[in-house]
Amino acid sequence: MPPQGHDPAADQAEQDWLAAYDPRAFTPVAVTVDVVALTLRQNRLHVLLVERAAPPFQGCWALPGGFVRAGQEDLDQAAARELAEETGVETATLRRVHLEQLGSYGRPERDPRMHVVSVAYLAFAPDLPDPQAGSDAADAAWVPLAALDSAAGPHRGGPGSRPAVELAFDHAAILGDALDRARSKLEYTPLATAFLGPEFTISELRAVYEEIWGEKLHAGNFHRKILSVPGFVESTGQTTERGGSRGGPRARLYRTGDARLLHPALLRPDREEDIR
Amino acid sequence: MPPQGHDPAADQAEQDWLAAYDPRAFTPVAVTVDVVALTLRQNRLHVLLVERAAPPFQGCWALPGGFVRAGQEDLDQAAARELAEETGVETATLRRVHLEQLGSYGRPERDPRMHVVSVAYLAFAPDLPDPQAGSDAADAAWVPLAALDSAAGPHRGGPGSRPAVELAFDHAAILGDALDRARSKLEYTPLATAFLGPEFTISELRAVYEEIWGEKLHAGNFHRKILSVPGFVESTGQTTERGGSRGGPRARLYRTGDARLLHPALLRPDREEDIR
DNA sequence: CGAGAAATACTCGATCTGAGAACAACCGCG
DNA sequence: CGCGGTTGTTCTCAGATCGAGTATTTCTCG
Repeated sequence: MPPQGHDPAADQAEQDWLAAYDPRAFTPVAVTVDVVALTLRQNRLHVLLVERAAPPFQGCWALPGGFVRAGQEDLDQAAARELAEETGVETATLRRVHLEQLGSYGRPERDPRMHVVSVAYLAFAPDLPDPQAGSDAADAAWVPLAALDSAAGPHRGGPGSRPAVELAFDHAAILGDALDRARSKLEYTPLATAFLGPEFTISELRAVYEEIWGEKLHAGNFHRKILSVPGFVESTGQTTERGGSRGGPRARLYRTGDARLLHPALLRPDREEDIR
Repeated sequence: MPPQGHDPAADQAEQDWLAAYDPRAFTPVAVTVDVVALTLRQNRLHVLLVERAAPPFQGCWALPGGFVRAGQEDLDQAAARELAEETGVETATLRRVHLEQLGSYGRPERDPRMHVVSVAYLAFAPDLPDPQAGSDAADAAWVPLAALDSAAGPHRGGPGSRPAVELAFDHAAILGDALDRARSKLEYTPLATAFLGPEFTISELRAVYEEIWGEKLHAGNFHRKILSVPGFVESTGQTTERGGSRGGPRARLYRTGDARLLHPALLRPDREEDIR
C-alpha cells in the first residue's frame, strides 16, 4: 500500500518520476544480509543460528544477519561482518570460511515491520568453536540440522521427527534453498574440503559428501573418482598417525588442490526428481 | 561515510541498536531490479538495453530496471514489471519468457547518487518485436552482443573489435555474470528452448547452443544426445514444410518436454579454465 | 590372537562420449 | 532436368567412465 494520498497510481507515477532524479524520494526499502553458515560437527550438518533478543520474532531462532551499512560496505563485506559480529568468529578464522552469495528475498510481508529485502549468503565452515552471541542476539549456537526437519531437503523428516525449531521470518525457506545449493555445489566444486581441516583423508571427504547428500557412497568408486579429478586434492605424502577408531589401516592425507571446478563432476546417485 | 556527528563508530552502534526495533532508523539503501534479457535474432545473441534519459549516465545505455516499489511487490514481480514497462513487452508474451534471479550487486559507489543495491535478473526470450522505450528511457533496443565486446566472455573480442558501447553503472559486470550463468544454464537445464518458438528443429536448438557457447558442435552427437535425455524434447510428429534454405531434407519438429533438469547434462567441450 | 572394519586397488560389464562415415532428402543453379 | 553441395539423421567404433563387486592389506578392539 502506498503511504497516503488519494490516487495510488498517480502517487506511484510521481514517485517513479522523482526517483529518476533522486532515489531518496522513494518509500524506503531496507536491505539486510543473512548468512546460512553450515558446518559439520561429529559428521553431522549444523547451521549457525541466533536467538532473537528483540521483536519481531523475539525468542525465535533466526539466521545471523543484519542491516547493510549504507554507503559503507559491499554486500560481501556486510555478510562477512555479520558472520563475525553475531558469532564471535575471528576475522582470521574467517579466512578459512567459504562465503558466497545465495540469493535475495524480497516478499513485502516477509518482515512485519516494513519491506525488507534480504540478501542471503551461504557459508561453508570447518568445525569452529561455539559462537558468542553478539549484541542483538540472546544466544548463538551451531544447531544440528536434524533439529529443524521442516526446512530440510528430501532426505530428512521421516517418521519420528523431533519438535522442529521454528525459524523467524522466511528463514526456513532460505535455509532450504541453501541446502539445495550446498548439495549441488559439492557436485561440481571442490568446496567439500571447506568443511574439513587443512589436511584430511579421502574417507573424511567422503563423510562430508555422505552427510550433505544424505546417501551412502561406494567407498572404492569414490576413492577412484576423487583421485582422478585433476586438482581436487593433492597428497601430502603423510598418513594419519593411527588407524580408524574401529580398525583399518592408516589413511593417506591430502590437502585441497588448486582446482576451482571439478572436471568431471561428482554427480549424485540417481535422482528422479530431475524430470518434473 | 556516516551522515553527521562526532564519532562514526558510536553513531553506528546507536543506529544498529535502534534498527533492532525500527529499521526505518537506518540510513536508507535503495533497491532496484535490473534485467539482463537475452534473445537470439538471426542466430546472434542480443541483450535488451535502454538509453538513459536522465542523469546519472544520461545518454548511456543500461540494463532495463528500476526501483522496487516498497511494500507492493516481490522482487520477481518487480523484475517482470520493469521488463514489461521499459520495453513494451506484453504481459501475455512475458509468459514465454524465462526469468530467474541472477544475483545482487551492492558496491556503495556503484551509483553516484546513493548506495543502491541492485537485484539482477536473467531472462531468456524468444525472438520478440523491437521494444518500445518506456517512460524514463530515451530509447530501447535489442543490441547485438558483438557491439559490447568488452563485457563479453572469452569467446569474443578478438582483433578488430568494434567501438564498444559503454554500459552505465556496473552493468557491464552484471552482463558478464549473466553470460556466464546463461552458458552454464544451457548445460544442465532445457532452457535453450526458451530462445525458440513453440516448435523447433534439433538444428535450431543446436544453433542456440553454438551461439551462446561460442563453439561449433558435432551435429550427429548433439542429435543423439538431445534425443537421449529424457524429457528434454518431444516429437510433434511433424516436419518443416521445406528443407533448409541451402539444401538438406526437411527436419523433424519438436517441442519442449517436461524435464526441468537435463540428466545427463550436456557439457561444454573441453574447458581448461576450470582448473585454476 | 582372531574378528571385524576400513583404506586402497583391481576387475568386469554396461554405458557414454567424441570422431567420423553413410545415406537420403532437398536446395539452387546451370 | 540433372548435378553439386548442404543438411538431417542414423551408424559404427574405439576410448573413457561408471556402478557394483571383490581382493588384499593393515589396522583396532576385545
